[in-house]
Amino acid sequence: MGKLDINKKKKEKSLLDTAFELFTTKGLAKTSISDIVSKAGVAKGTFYLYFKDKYELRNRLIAHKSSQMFKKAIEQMKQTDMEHDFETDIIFVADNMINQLCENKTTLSFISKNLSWGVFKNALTSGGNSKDVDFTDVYNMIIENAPNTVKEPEIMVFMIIELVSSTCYSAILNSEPCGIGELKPYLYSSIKHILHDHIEY
Amino acid sequence: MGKLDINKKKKEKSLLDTAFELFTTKGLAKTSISDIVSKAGVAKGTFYLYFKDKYELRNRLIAHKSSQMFKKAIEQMKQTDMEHDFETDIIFVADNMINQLCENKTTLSFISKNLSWGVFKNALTSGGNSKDVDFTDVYNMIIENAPNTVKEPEIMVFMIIELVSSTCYSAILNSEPCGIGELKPYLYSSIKHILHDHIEY
Amino acid sequence: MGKLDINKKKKEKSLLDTAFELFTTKGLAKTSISDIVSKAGVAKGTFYLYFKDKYELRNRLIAHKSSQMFKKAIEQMKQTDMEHDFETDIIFVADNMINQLCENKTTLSFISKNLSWGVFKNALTSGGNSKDVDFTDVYNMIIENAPNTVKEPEIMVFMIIELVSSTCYSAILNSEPCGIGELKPYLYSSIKHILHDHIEY
Amino acid sequence: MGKLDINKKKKEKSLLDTAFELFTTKGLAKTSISDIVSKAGVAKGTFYLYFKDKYELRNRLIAHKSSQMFKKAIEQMKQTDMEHDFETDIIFVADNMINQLCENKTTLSFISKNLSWGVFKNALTSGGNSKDVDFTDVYNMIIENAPNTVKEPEIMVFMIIELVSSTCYSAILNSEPCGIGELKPYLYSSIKHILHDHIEY
DNA sequence: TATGAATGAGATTTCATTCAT
DNA sequence: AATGAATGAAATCTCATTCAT
Repeated sequence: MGKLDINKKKKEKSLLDTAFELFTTKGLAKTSISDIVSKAGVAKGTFYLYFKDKYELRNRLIAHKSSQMFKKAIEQMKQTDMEHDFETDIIFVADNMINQLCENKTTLSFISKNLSWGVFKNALTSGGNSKDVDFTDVYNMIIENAPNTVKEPEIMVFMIIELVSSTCYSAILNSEPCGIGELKPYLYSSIKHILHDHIEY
Repeated sequence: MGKLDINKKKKEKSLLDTAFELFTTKGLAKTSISDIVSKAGVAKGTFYLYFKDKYELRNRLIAHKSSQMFKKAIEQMKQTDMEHDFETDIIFVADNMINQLCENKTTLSFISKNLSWGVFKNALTSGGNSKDVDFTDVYNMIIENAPNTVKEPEIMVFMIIELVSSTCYSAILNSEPCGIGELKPYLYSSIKHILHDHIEY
Repeated sequence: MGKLDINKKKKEKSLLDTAFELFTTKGLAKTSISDIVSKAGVAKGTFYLYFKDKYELRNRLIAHKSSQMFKKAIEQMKQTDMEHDFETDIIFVADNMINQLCENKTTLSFISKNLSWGVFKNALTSGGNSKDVDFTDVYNMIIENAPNTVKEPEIMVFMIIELVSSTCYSAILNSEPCGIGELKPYLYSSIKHILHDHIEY
Repeated sequence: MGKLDINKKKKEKSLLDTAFELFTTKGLAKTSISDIVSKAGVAKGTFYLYFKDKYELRNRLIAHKSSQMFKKAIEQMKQTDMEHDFETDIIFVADNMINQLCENKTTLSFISKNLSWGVFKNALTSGGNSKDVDFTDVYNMIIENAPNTVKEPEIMVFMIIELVSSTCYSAILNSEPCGIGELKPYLYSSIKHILHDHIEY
């Protein structure tokens, strides 16, 4: 990668980082492209060399941030010396991501309800277009790691993701109806029930 | 109610209806007050006689639409001659609301992820400010109807609402990862598990 | 017409007049909407209450200016106590318009080659949309005033208008290939030939 | 001519061709240099190695296209074995050019009203700057070929060119007020009248 | 020569809000 | 209470031009 390419990457990263900061502090609607470029220290026109508009930038950010978190959770799961069985692994990943979100509330409030099936699925299938983690391998690994018969694994993953992401938003950010600590036991119990509903012994 | 008051109500309703249509078709961000008033057939200034801004209007709509649905579900539940036990009632209400959402996808896409704890809780506690249903009675009725010991009923309701609302959005609108019909058995099973986790026999 | 309507008309006129001045001095391409509004003394948004864009404004101006000129020529023709025969009338109108253009070179350079068949025809047929002169009456009067048999009167008028407008532009504005005075005899001779070619005695 | 020079010519030609296509389809004002270079497959900076700006490019195109047409008409005139007298030759050239324009409407719409005296005169007198045909010889040949006394030959040519170019535009492109076929007899008759007005027998 | 990323002035356009009627 | 013309700040977006590579 030449000097020029490095510089380009730096510009793009600067825009992404700045936008993330502004989106999480001021909100998407109240953040203008002018705000982003002036804070990022690039010219207005430069923005349009990298993104079609504010919304494309946002989508890029969501995909990036959520894949980063997912990747991290998987890596840490692999590193633990616990015994890896299907259920434990999934609870581990979920717990790890929830903890990441707790520590990083701005990311949570940003991807919040966007870490949903649409984005997940999209990241899963169109892995090619960016250097963001390719979910596919991870996803397949989880599925293949499962006991020989998982009924409708896609529905299972879907339900878990939706349950986790939507409940965490409220619990972590607003402590409503309770803090995340209090919620976890119920949440993980529900996840286990979902797993069991899909496993045929 | 005098003629003038009726006229006032008509104007307000026109604005609410038009805004709902535009919000669901173009999205909140892309709908301007100009759009709303010109389609509603009232003058720009008139908007400000009824609403502070776009966002107040949206909140009114969410509360209204979701309470309407909830009310309807409860009413129909009461009318069935099935035996009313706690679990059956809750599944009935959930199923009824899901069916309403299936038949009215624009409403779904609008309240979608907004039929969440924040709104629910808000509608529950600030029942006074509108003639929209007072959730409180209904909610209390459900809780009181429960077997003598429900642990953390609020958390229970919270989890159910979040699970249902977030999964339905994707299933009904995009048939992702599967249609609502296919999802229902798993969903209701999970709801039952959540209920059981909270009931102490 | 109420006070408000009068004020609206004034605003619109101010924009039209200012735009005309700027178009003729700086040219269409180099005149921005900002230029127009700031010189006209109205707010930028006001422009868009009256015109879709710069080009709509220009078209309105062309139609207006050329119809004004035409109207004036006809009026003056009617007022002369010369004997009104077909050929004399047409030469009179042409000459009168050419003289108007000579005295008002900015208008000439603006409508220049736009006083062409397209605009003429358009003004002729869509007389309704503005209070600009309705060409139709005038046109019909000329045609009906003709000796009983004019072959293809439309082609005849077309050729005259195109010949006059395109030669005058160069002659009046650039004195190329000669001044308008020197050109006139040849021009009017050609007009007469065109007339004769279309009249069947 | 070396390989490099050939490559240079190719780049320039590519820019000219692409610009011509865009000017005729989108119009000059709506065609940006960005459009041109990206379609031509060269870098932005390269444009400025060949042309000062959009307008210089346009002028080059007009001169080129019209001289090409004129050259062709003259060549074909020379090749016919008809008897070459002044009037016949001029009608032949006019007719030939009109036919070329009929078959190539994009060129017509481009040079359209630009094949006017200004450009013609310019091409005539500043023959040196390009390898495009030198009109001068041709022009002189026509004039010299004329019967010994042509009054004001320049005015004569001017009137013919203006008449032809402006009427053809509307007739060929819009069939307004009639098709070119129907127009021709009247047009050629007028040309002959113009010629006669300038010939002293 | 050729490139194309970067620029940033400035053009267009939108829109919430006001206020005289 | 209702209107809607007017506002003008601010947003989006374009594009000719430069310059380091």
